[in-house]
Amino acid sequence: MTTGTRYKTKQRDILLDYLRSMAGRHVTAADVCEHFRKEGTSIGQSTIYRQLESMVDEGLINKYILDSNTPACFEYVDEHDHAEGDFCFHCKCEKCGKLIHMNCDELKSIESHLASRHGFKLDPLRTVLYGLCEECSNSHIRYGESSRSI
Amino acid sequence: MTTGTRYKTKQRDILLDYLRSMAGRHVTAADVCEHFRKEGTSIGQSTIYRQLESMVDEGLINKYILDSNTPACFEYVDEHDHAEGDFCFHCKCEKCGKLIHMNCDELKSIESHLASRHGFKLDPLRTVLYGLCEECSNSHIRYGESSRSI
DNA sequence: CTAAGTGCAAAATGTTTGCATACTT
DNA sequence: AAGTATGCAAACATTTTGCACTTAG
Repeated sequence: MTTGTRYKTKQRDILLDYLRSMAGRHVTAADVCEHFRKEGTSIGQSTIYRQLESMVDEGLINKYILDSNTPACFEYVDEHDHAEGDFCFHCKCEKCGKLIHMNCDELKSIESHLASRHGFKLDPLRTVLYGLCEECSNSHIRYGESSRSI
Repeated sequence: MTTGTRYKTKQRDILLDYLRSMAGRHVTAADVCEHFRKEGTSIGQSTIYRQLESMVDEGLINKYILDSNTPACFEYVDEHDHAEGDFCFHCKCEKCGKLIHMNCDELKSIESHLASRHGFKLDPLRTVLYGLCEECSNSHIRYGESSRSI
């Protein structure tokens, strides 16, 4: 995956600032482009795509892929979530988009299972579990009314 | 859900047979096209895409969206697995990008925990756990010397 | 000075759609 | 007969890439 020394560039800083200012909200690459276009700040879209991907690799932001042919969403990851050894992870509601910050010991059991049985070292910080939150699963409104259901 | 009366067509049957024969394995729309092209069976790709989407809506197959610009994968849902949902999920190596397809009961414990304690209805189909695969975690090559939090 | 990032425009990718035809019920 | 499904080709939208240029360390 993309690694290498990361240079501190004006574009990267501006982009990260913006993402931080939007913490908790979903932003698509197109949204970002649009935002900077409106602001008069000129950043090439290839830079935006490349930086977003880097930041995902670095764990600075999360990437959500909601459906094919739907642009990926990005979201700033708050620092307090980054505490070391903390087994917090996130649950994301597929319907309302709410992000729920959880600290759940169950994850530890998965973690050790994956490690012992599959040799896979889980990175809980990057873990996002999708599903329906309490309110949304109780509501009778259909999710994905148009066509697909994923 | 896009439902409507579904006609039984030759193409649909052939496609479903093929998917069934590939049960447990991931198949992309392109794989399907390729398969039929090789076999000499002529089915239009739009038909394939449309039927796959319908079958997802009907719950006959699962759709996995793994990354943007990566083709969606489909997988036949076996009836017995289908009973309480198929608990297969994916682990993705942060380093080499390898995708590991797992069928792990541990996920069930998380699932019920989330449901009972947080009212969160997990959607395992969308679950991707990040971490390091066996080979990569054994290798001495440094991963992400930049600024990873792990 | 060197490796990395930028930006443009062009390409690539996976998926969807318009429409005339053919098939199912 | 009425309503769907098919298949082709063209359209789409998002994301990636080639390349010359600029910038950071």
